Amino acid sequence: MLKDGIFYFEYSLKNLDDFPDSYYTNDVIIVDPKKSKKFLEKVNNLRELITTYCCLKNNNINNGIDEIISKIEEILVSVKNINYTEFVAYWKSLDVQYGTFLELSNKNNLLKILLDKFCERRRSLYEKFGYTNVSIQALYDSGSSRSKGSKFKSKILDIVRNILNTKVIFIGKNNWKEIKKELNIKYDFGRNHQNKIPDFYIVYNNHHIVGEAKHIHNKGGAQDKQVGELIDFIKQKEKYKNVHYLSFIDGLYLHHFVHKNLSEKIKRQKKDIEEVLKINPNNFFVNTKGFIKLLEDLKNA
DNA sequence: ACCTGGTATACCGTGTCTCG
DNA sequence: CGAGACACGGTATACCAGGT
Repeated sequence: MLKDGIFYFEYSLKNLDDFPDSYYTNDVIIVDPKKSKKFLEKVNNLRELITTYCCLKNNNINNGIDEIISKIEEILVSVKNINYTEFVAYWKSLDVQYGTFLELSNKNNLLKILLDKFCERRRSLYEKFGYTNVSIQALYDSGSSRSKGSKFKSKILDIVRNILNTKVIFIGKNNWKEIKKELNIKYDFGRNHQNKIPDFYIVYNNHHIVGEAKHIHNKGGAQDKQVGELIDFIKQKEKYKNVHYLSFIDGLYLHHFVHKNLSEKIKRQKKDIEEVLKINPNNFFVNTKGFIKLLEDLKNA
């Protein structure tokens, strides 16, 4: 028997998700001595070229320096993952981003500045410690969260297949128009959020679930804004009671809701969710376990 | 004078989707 | 099929209020 939204929210708070979640692991090695041979050759090549540049510069030799710069530029623009080398990492200290560099039509002048700075401030220090490809892997690992954006799909696919034995439709610009038309819904959320479309759509026994999912662990401005979006999403109400808006919050964020001393922000968010679910009992705000419970009830309805 | 916790803003690089 | 747009989670940091 399918219950009201507030039930599944409270169920989620009582049954917090486990951590860490294997669906979101992204363990990729980019400095494998065998598989990454070409990449590592390019990295060594870059380091040699930079050393050469610094030596020529130190001795005021201009002969051949332009050729060295263009070879360095060639490596920087064409080799994937080259942004994880210590040279490119240093740019951030100088207010220069790799992406910005790639967009420049004339990279030469900036590259000279960056090389001169690196020679002056980093090269001898790094040579004292010795260059290592550990730093490249470490920089990549440090940024691995950025590749988790789409990991959610396989997770929800598995959950829905296991319980309902039905497919999840992932929404894109192409199929959204049709779904919206078919359901004959207003979808106010889009009007207030730059036409942002939902993430997924599930149909089962004449129940239509339109879902928005986010994977959030920590608190912070950007994260709060994301939670605010999830709350806005379930504020929507349609004429048809079998259309459900569902906000799926994955990750550790919900753990903040059950601390002894709730911060003011979290208190407000919790209250908002509860009030919205009272007004719209057909909508849902759940974590993984709350979502599973919901699907099980839907199946046994 | 300095610390602490909370909020808000801007930004990063990645992966996927869209559209010509 | 390739370029561009977009959404993603996380980070850095400015600012503020309140406490010590």
